[in-house]
Amino acid sequence: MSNSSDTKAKLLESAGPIFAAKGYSKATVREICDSAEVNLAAVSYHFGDKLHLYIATVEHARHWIHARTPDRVVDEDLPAESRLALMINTTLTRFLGADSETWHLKLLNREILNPTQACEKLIEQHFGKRFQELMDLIDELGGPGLPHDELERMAFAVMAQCFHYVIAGKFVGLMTRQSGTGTHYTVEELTEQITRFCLAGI
Amino acid sequence: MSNSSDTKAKLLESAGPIFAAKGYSKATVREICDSAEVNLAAVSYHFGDKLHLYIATVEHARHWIHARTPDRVVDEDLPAESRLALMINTTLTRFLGADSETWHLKLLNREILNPTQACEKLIEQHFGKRFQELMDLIDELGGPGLPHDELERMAFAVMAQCFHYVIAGKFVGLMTRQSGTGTHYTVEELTEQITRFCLAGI
DNA sequence: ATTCGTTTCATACAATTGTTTGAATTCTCT
DNA sequence: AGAGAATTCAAACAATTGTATGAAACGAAT
Repeated sequence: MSNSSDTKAKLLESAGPIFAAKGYSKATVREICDSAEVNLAAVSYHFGDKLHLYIATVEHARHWIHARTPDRVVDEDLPAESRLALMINTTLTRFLGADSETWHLKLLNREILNPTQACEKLIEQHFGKRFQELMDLIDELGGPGLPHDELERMAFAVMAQCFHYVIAGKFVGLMTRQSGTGTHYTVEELTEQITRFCLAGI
Repeated sequence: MSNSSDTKAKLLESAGPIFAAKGYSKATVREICDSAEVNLAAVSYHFGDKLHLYIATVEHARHWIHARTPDRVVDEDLPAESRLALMINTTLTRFLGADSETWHLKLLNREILNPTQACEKLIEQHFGKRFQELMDLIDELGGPGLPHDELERMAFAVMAQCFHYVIAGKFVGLMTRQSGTGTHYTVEELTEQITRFCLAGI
């Protein structure tokens, strides 16, 4: 065994940022091995092939994120409005906050945009739970009697706001650049804006 | 000149679906030429290289879409609310309407999601203008005195709603599948929903 | 029909890619 | 220290890719 775990760890740490930055197919095994200061054949030896290195890397990222920003336990006594704001803030922070520059999150973002075999199920599980929480919250906010599909659409409307800046980030950047304003939105600004917007809509 | 425009057209028509389905880098020149029943060197000869074939293809797609669902000439006398609804409806129709299954639209979606050099031209020629219209409309709706960056954010909020079902299509699919409801939204439903939501927000 | 510019074609080239190989090295255990 | 397993290494392999080349086919004008 000896040194093996060391090389393996170095590979994972080096593969992460590269996969996150360039995606699976554009990242090359050579580049990863160079960055890890490891022989080219190490990928084959330790992970079998490039694909399984990628899967292992996504796994690694998921663990890191999960340990790093656990789901908040919200106080049930807070008014629903505040809980919505908290939920929006948490989501935005996850995706646009300080950690958003780490490769771990970038890799997960990439997977949301373009789900692959590797972590489709993981994403589905994580977001499915949070989506249900969101719908419950809207149900509470909108009073009883809202039909299910109405709830669903409203939840999507909220999600749409949060994801937009992540998903269409580059696009938004191009637009604002053209419109002259080099605006860069902060998480707090966006939280306030989106919460107000969504509350009005519900 | 003779036959040249024929080969060029065949290439554009064949490159479209392939680029739309697999993206720029995964689509190969050989595959495109095979599909077009055209010699491999035709790309070099008619377009210079693969990149310029791609850019021409995106251009082609934009023209097709534009000719297919032209911008509506809105009656200036209509109340601003109705004009917003019309604008939202046009956008949604473009992206989710009958044409949404054609490669033209899929290609544009791909460009919005993952902008390349071709996207800049796209924004320049189309989206920039429509975004400005949207901001003007919101300015009118919200009364005078709204600062520019506030306007911009609100315009993005509207756009976010429209784009969400396109951009995160796969994702939304996963969510609704998991939540049990196989709901498929119609353009009319969404128009009404989004317009109401946005008007409240503004 | 001949000529000349345009277009098509089969083939080759150079670069990049993931993966394999077999020898060399290092580590572990007695 | 020495045998045997585990790991690393440089080099090569096979496949794929975008692009270039030079000859052949073609079309239109004289």
